[in-house]
Amino acid sequence: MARAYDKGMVPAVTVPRLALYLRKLRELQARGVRTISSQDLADKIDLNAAQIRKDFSYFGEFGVRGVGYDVPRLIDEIMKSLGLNRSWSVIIVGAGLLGTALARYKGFSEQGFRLVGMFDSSPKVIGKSYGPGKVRAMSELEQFTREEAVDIAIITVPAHAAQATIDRIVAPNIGVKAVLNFAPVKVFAPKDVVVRQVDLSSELMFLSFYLDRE
Amino acid sequence: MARAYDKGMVPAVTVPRLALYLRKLRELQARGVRTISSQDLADKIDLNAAQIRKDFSYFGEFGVRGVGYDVPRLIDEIMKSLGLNRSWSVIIVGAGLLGTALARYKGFSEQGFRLVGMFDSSPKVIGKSYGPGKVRAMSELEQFTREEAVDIAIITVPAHAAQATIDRIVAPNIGVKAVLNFAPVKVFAPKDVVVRQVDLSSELMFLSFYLDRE
DNA sequence: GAATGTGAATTTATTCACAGCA
DNA sequence: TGCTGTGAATAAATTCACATTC
Repeated sequence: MARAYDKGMVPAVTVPRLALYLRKLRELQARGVRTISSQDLADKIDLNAAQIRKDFSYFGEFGVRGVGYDVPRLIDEIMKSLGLNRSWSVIIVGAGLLGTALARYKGFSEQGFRLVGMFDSSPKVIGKSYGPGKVRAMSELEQFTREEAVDIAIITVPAHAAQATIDRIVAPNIGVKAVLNFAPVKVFAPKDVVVRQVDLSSELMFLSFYLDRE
Repeated sequence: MARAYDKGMVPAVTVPRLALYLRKLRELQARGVRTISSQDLADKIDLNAAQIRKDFSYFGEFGVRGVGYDVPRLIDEIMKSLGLNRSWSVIIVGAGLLGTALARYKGFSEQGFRLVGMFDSSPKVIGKSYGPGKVRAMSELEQFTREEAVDIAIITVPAHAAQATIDRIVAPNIGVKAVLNFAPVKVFAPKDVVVRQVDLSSELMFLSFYLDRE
């Protein structure tokens, strides 16, 4: 499944850009565009063309000089590069407002992220179903992961519970290796676990900073 | 309201870190910590101490040599730097799953972001209330902004509608100057409008990339 | 002729390392 | 002595510019 190049050589900032390219390329493909140059793509997403070519170059040589990139081929290559040519199983821990909204969000399953379960410690929500996610008790987590491999955990618990939840999720008997944390705290995890933080109030503060000029 | 330094001199990457420092400092303050050194703070959030000191240095000299930083003072300075010593009015455009979940989310109002309205074009949701946000028809947007100044728009409409929605929101008669876009498309706005993109499926793809090693 | 792929140059961000102050 | 504030050094990311290929 892994590819020939070394992932460690790919700058971390390149990865979200690949997702951006992928989206635009799919849109182009849907409109019947078969070939695109780095310059045309750059114009469409307001980026430098050399940036795009360099980003691709970490993964191989996908283009044709004098011509450009074949759109379907490029989509396929980016999907392979991002590990999207397979399905990943996801659990959501925390069935509050955000967790349940995410459970019913279509965008994830469209990209091959399969929600296999939800967990919460509150009896009020245990047993309820949100989209494909039936809420189980936190106490069932270990048993559940013995029967179903879980690749990714989305954490939507309150801030004060986030670190303890993550400690539990990444414990060897559960073995989750990737965490998307929506709790507004910086969390720690072992080096072999990828953690990505989404922080909504931090995003608003970013806007506030740039709004606050005279 | 604006401060003495030039915002253009502050690296964009510093701004989200300020939000991070702020959160940790508030937690420390709640635990009764009065003073902290850059090194202690760095240890707590897994960052380099010089990074923290340099970030602060863009805004002034808040520390005391040989001692460290006074926690309440530093909180106050960061809040001023981020423009959080005032309240910002926010509208949510798109009353779907995510929009309604955000409307009821407490974290925003705690930071001084005041939800003043929600808008949607679907008759199914117009008139409903979610937390502090009553959903109005999109057609009322112009009238509404004539009566109530709106600083920030959170966009939670479907991807295909995002650019048109943003074009409307930033039009001179509405005058929104900051946009937090949850729609999974890169959107364009005039240079004087700050746009911040939150892309959930891109975050999952990031995890997928690092998961996909042998 | 046109557009890729990539070393080199540049710009931006991080970290070092230390002078200077409490 | 201890820790800040910051120039200088380093590292990382972006952009240029051009040789190379179709």
